[in-house]
Amino acid sequence: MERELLLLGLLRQARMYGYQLHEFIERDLAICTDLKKPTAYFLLDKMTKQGWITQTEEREGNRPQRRVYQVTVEGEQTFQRLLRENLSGYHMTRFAGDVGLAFADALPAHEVLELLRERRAALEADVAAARAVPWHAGSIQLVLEHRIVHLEAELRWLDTVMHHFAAADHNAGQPNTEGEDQG
Amino acid sequence: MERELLLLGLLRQARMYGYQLHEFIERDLAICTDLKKPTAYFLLDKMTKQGWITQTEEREGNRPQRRVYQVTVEGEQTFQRLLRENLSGYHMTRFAGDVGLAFADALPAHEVLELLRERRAALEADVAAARAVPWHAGSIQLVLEHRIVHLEAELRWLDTVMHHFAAADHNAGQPNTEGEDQG
DNA sequence: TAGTCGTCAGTCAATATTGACTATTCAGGA
DNA sequence: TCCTGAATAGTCAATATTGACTGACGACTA
Repeated sequence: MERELLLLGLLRQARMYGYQLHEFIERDLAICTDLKKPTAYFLLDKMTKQGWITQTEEREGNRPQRRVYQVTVEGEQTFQRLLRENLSGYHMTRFAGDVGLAFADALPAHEVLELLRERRAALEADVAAARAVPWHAGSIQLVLEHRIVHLEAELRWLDTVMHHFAAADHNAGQPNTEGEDQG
Repeated sequence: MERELLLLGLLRQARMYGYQLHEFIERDLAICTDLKKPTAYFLLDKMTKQGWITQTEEREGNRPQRRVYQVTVEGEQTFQRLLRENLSGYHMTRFAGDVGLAFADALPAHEVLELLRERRAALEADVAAARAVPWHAGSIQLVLEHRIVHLEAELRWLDTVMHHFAAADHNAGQPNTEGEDQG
């Protein structure tokens, strides 16, 4: 329910129409979520059926009609519930990059090392980008700091992994210690 | 494509039928992925259409007929490509728990602190569980170590966040520094 | 006064994912 | 023999997600 929580959290700060919502998510919340536009509309309709929000047709000047979304009392209660659930629980995270690592034996150590060097460069670019993000107000800043802390830990860990493969590559000359297979 | 990579990686080590595959994923690879059974079958069919694997009906003794999956030459090539892509790129991770944090202003600091204490306990249990997992062979061990490193970093970070809210709570008595709102 | 570029607002068909279910065989007991 | 529970193998309807598309308006321009 993180996506519902996110939408409720935004809408309770201010009633909004779809485009505003989408802009805000893309611009300020891309770190937390990757909610796409059609998914957002899908969830908004679902939440309307649940009675958590209402939709009102509006028109400003001559612009096309807009649908304004705002949370109901029910919605606010749901928001509080979802927020408490989210804060109190730990949500296990999985790393897409681990799948490749799990099968790294399939390639010679020196090639893995080379590929991980590319990964490391991408990671470093991400760290730099995260550090360059301007200061945000309120709790969002915590999320940014989380991201930076995490990326730095990733970088340190990746270095130990690369050491591992560098050592394996060094040993690859010796006939007794193999980390490879020929599928 | 991590899921495809995962399935190819397993099947190229040994041809398997569905149940074996599923058992292995649940037992040994739950750290990397949360691939569910119907998704696995869906992907296996798709990969068959792509020509990456073949399906063969087999029967052992009197047991129900089984469908054995094995990778083709095409499949092996695809595996190598996906593996290289996975290893060389960095895959941005998002944390479900951050959404709640982003809206933590909606609750009084002392309640956030209380909720985060629960989160911390769950996280600590996870660290303990990860440390207790028996030693695995090969590269899977790397993934386990990644998990432990990550969880420990999370724990440290969560402590700083809790300090933040503890300080905010301490200041809540003073009339000039508010971090709350009354929705 | 029609063309077309960028912004705004939303939809739709296709794809991906999953909870809940079906069905077969075996082992053991009643 | 019939019944029950566990292991085996897989399907299906419902839900969730997304890439690609539609269309309306305002400003500029030629």
